[in-house]
Amino acid sequence: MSSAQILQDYGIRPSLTRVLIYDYLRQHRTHPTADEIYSALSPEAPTLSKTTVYNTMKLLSEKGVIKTITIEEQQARFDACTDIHGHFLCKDCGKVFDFDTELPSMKIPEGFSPSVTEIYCIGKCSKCN
Amino acid sequence: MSSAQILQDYGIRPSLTRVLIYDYLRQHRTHPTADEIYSALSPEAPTLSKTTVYNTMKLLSEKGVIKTITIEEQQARFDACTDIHGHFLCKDCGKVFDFDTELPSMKIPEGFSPSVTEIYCIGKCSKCN
DNA sequence: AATAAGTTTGTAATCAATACAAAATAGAAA
DNA sequence: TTTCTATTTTGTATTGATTACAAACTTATT
Repeated sequence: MSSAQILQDYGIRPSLTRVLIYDYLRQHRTHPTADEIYSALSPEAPTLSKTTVYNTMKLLSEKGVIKTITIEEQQARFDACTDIHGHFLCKDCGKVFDFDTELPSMKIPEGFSPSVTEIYCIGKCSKCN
Repeated sequence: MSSAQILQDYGIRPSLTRVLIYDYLRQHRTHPTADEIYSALSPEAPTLSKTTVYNTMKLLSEKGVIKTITIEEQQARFDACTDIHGHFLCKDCGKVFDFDTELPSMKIPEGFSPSVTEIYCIGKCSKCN
C-alpha cells in the first residue's frame, strides 16, 4: 500500500514532506535517527528542516504508524515496521538489528492499558563477536 | 546480602560513595533518574557530585549489578532489581511500574550474544485511566 | 479573492550526559 | 610513618539531541 494511503488510514494528512519521510523510513530498515533521515533527504529536499523531521517522527509515532526505539540513551531511532519483533543493539558497532520473537505472556496489572510493547537486547553482533 | 558484598562479588570496589548510591537504589524501587538519586542523597552527602552519580550508574550498569532503563527518550532511569521483569511507563503521569513477565522465546540470530534483555510497555496506568 | 487552519522552517533555548583535569582518597612499598 | 602510585571523587565546561517558539508558507474553506 502507498505511504500516503497508510498515513491517511491513521488520520494523518499525507503532505509531501510527511510522505517523503515516511517513505524513506519504509524503504530503509536501518532504524535511522532523526539526524540520519534529515541528512539522507536533504539533497532531494533542500529546504527540509530538522525540526520538521522531529515533528513528523513524533506525530507518526503518536499515531502508531511507526515505532520509536529508545534502546540507546543518546538518541532515538525509528522503525516503520510495527509488527511484533525485537531489536538488538550491538554495543560495539552501534547497529540495531531486528530479530523474530513472540510476545511474552505479560501480567499487566489491572487497569493498566499498554499501547506500545517493546522487546530489546543489548550485546554483541556476529561481526563484532 | 549487604550492598558492599554484592559490589565486591561483581568486581567493584565498594567505596563509601558507591555503597551509598547502590544502597539507595536497592531501597527505593521507584526507578529514579541520576538527578533524583543525586537530590535524594545530597543532604546526607553534601559533597556528592552529580558526575559521581553518573559515573557510578555507568559502572554498576556495565558490570551488571543494576539495569539501565531507557524507556523514556529524555533521561535514563535505574533499577537495582535485575531479575526478569517488565517496565510499564505511563505516558500521563510519567511513572514507571514493574510487572511480571516471562522471557519471550526470542530467535536471536546466529553469532549474536545478548547480555541484557528488556521488556517494556508504554500506555496508561490505572490511576490515569 | 479573503480568511482560516494546518504545515514547515530557522533560531534559540533546554537539559541530560560526558570530557577533562584537578583534588582527594586509598593502597602498596620501603 | 613517609613516599609513591593507582583509584575515586569532584567541579566546570562542553556536547549534542530534542524542544519551544514564532514567522513564513501552504492548503482548504467560505
